[in-house]
Amino acid sequence: MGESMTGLKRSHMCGTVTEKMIGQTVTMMGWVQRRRDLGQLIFIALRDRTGIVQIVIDGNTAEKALFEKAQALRSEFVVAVKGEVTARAEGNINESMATGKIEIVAKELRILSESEVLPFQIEDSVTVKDDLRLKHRYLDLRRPSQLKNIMLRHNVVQVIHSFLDEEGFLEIETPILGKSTPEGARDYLVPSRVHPGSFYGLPQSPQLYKQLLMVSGMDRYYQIAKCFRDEDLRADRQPEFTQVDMELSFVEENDIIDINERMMQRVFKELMNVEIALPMKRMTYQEAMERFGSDKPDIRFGMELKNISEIVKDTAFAVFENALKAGGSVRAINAKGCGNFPRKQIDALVEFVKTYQAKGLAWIAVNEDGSLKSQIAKFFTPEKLQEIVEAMEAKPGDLILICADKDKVVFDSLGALRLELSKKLELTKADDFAFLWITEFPMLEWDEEEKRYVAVHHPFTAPMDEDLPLLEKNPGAVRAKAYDIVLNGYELGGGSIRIHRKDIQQKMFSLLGFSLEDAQERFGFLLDAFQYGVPPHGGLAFGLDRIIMLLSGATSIRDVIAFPKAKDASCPMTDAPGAVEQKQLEELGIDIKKDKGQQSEKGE
RNA sequence: GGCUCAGUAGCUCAGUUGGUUAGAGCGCCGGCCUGUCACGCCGGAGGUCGAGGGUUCGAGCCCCUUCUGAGUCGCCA
Repeated sequence: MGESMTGLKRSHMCGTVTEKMIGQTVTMMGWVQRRRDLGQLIFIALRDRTGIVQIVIDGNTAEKALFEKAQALRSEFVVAVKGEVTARAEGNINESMATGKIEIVAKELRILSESEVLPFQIEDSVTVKDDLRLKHRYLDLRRPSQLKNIMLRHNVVQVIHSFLDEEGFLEIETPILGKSTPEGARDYLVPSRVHPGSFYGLPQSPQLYKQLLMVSGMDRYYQIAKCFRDEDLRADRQPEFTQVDMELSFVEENDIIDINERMMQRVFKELMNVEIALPMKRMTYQEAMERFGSDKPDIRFGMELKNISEIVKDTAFAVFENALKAGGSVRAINAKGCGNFPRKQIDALVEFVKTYQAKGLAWIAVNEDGSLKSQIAKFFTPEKLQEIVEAMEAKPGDLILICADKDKVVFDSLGALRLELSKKLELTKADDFAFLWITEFPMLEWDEEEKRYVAVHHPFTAPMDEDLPLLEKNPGAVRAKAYDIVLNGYELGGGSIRIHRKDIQQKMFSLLGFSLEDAQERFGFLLDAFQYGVPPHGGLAFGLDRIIMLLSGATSIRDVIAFPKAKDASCPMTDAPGAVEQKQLEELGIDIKKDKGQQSEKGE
């Protein structure tokens, strides 16, 4: 089935035919988007990645064989058409089509391959369930929205390549087969045949390699790097994803921020024709948490958190009292115009924050006449309630939502609630881009389970100079030279200035609970390298998938990755991951059969 | 692992208080049609209502169990 294309050479792509070419003979190849058969007149919408052009076959003038072939065409057949570019008559122009003023009068038609009826239509107007799309991702990619995303991705990467080249960066590849460093995310492991029982770890990021490249004197490195993390998926998280990874020598925070701001500015200008004003806004981690309850706040709308602990501290309401006694806080947001929410809807918000470990949510609705309605009114004097209303700048029709708990719970709950309400109230627009740098992250975080400090960023992040004295007395208060770039509530990227002093690095390891031997075992190659002259350096990594997602208006990074994984990290198209032959396992020194046997013995 | 939502024709969905033969749009197949462009008109095929069990005279609908998908919390240095 299917004719040969021999003797025909494509002269133009479908979307590139213009009025200037009227009278020319052209040859195009593509997919049948649609056949409109009017009896003795057949129109074919021919599609390739550049667009759609209309082919006409007239039963009165076309050869019989050609006409019969046109009648046999069905959706998604692949055809070659040779014909003349012709102007459409006045009344036949399609203004909504880029090539709508012309059409191709077919002189020759070849069916290069036929198509079965598709599992779903190649139309953006038809929504299809995710698993079906992924199973036939090659068809899904034919849909204009998906094609557009893939082309946008290409263009973004080209801009980044040329920008970083102009800025003096070298693109350098780093290994995929590396050493597993079980700090942070779970590694994907690859068994070694030559070393039975030993494993490579796929990189979570090229972090250590890029630092070694600085020791090598490469000065400025970048890479569009595939990274792997064996953690559960989300709409904006895939097990393998792409980072624009960079590292620079002899720089401080502002140098790195400056380069990345300009890179983003260029990307937005060239691809979206959007002007990003520089410098971008900056906010300390502390301020972001206090005002937005998040280290990646969406600043396109207000509804900021306010700390009302002082106001309510001496009241008799046990819930607030206990939270404050336990060292927590009482904070609130003002949901403007939500005072008329029915009880059921407010209850849904109370349920919503329970996801974030909050025990509940207190609320005060300001009625249109200025009177108050609240489930906690009886615990407060009218004056106290009024004080809260004033502190929250609540007007008639507003709804104050109050959370009392440990700071982490309060921030998580109100931060998430704020986003939830913005979605419900449609407070943001996808094409409004609000960048923000978050700086002065804490360096360490106490891990209750492991009873030790863990690095918020990673163990090579440098502490802020003025906080060095705190390393001894109060490690939890030390701020890091770390920064995240945030766009519309998404963490787009993050980076830091690295430690290049051996004494501080060793101090860091000891704070993290690594002995010298541990550190040597895990990161020895880096520590070794650092003995031989290490430049001050720092870097940053951008989530490429997330940038494309936000640029394209997609709601999941699956829509901007050619072949993404499903939620359970599998690929419905290839059925990966899959079982392998026993022989392969034996070569690797992995005996699953034996393990299964042991299990069933236990079971019996 | 927890929570939420969903699963009915190839696709996307509707299906009332449990009641006759489960519907629509698109797609598909056939017929008609020379200016369509989401062509139009006429006709047709297509269903294990995710699966199993239960309640009932009667279940797409109620109950239990289970599977699958998505979102989210945990997790993601």
